[in-house]
Amino acid sequence: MPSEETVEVIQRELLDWYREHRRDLPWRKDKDPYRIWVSEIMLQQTRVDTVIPYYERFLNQFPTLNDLANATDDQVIKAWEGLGYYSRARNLHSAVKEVAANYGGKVPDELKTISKLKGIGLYTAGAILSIAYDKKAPAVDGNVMRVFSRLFAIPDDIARQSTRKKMELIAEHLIPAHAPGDFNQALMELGAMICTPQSPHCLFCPVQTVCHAFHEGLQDELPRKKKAKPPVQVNVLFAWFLQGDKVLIEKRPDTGLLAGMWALPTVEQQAGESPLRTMEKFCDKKTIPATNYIVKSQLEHIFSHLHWKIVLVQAEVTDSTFPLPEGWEWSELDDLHTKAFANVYRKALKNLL
DNA sequence: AATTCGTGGCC
DNA sequence: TGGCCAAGAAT
Repeated sequence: MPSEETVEVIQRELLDWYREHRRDLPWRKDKDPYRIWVSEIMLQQTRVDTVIPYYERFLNQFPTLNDLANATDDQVIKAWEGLGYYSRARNLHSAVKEVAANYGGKVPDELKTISKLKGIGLYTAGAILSIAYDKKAPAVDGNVMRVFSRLFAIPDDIARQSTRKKMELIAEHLIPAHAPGDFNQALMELGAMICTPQSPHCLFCPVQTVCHAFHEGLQDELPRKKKAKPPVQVNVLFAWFLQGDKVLIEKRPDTGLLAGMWALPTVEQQAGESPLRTMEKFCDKKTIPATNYIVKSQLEHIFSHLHWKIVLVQAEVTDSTFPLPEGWEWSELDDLHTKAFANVYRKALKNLL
């Protein structure tokens, strides 16, 4: 642990720097716990510039916690369309309804309580408690781990959970009781603007004088991080089942990949199997009366852990009165824009419409 | 502990 | 251009 003297230098320099240089971000206009909460969920694994327009629209559509609690699932997921990690939206909606129903609409201000809400882990709990309620709670995200890794020359792999635990102990030790919210945000802001992953701007760093990595020239070697595995390749088929100006769409299950989003009927295809044969078996299994199969186009989409090689196959449904598979619906072509589709399906639709 | 969850921007 | 990364949580 750093000495008391070092702790004081870090606190003072970081707070002074933050109060001078902090970005004017839309979630920094007030300390409404609900607004802070929404911003923290959106910012998980997502860049500030990407979040800003979503945040503005979302808060415009759901200005208060009760507005969100009273919204439908479809409204919420549509507001999240394109932002990714869609379970965040479902968990947020669920948790907000829980707060409205069981906490009188007031976001809990205790770690033990707020941590029970869906989608709120230790980081998000600490961020909300410190920023909205001025509570001394650690909020260790990727920025903070990178900053600590360099500041104290910690060689541990920041991809490991045990490393985050270590960092949280350090954060507890560093956070000043008089400004926990600003200090936590200062650490993150430093990571975002100065102590960046590549080529950190050490010459402008407010804590350069006490930075272990800088003095040893290790800023480009730290933090250490295990490389992610490459995405697994999977061949999938998107079905474009037309009848007149209607098309079949499928609501994905509320867990797993693209949870709760609308999709084109999707099936994995075996290696070496032709798209038309896959389509034939798919229709047979789902007892879909369709004919005139045509391969329309092919595309690829890379998720974090999956690499989809996609074939788009069109077919004409000959009898629209057949029993629909669970979760399937007919949609007017003109209504597709009102449904929430993940980007991979938006890309496909662009090729088809 | 290691995986699973999206997407877009950057060099 | 493709690998890397971004205010993580759930399982």
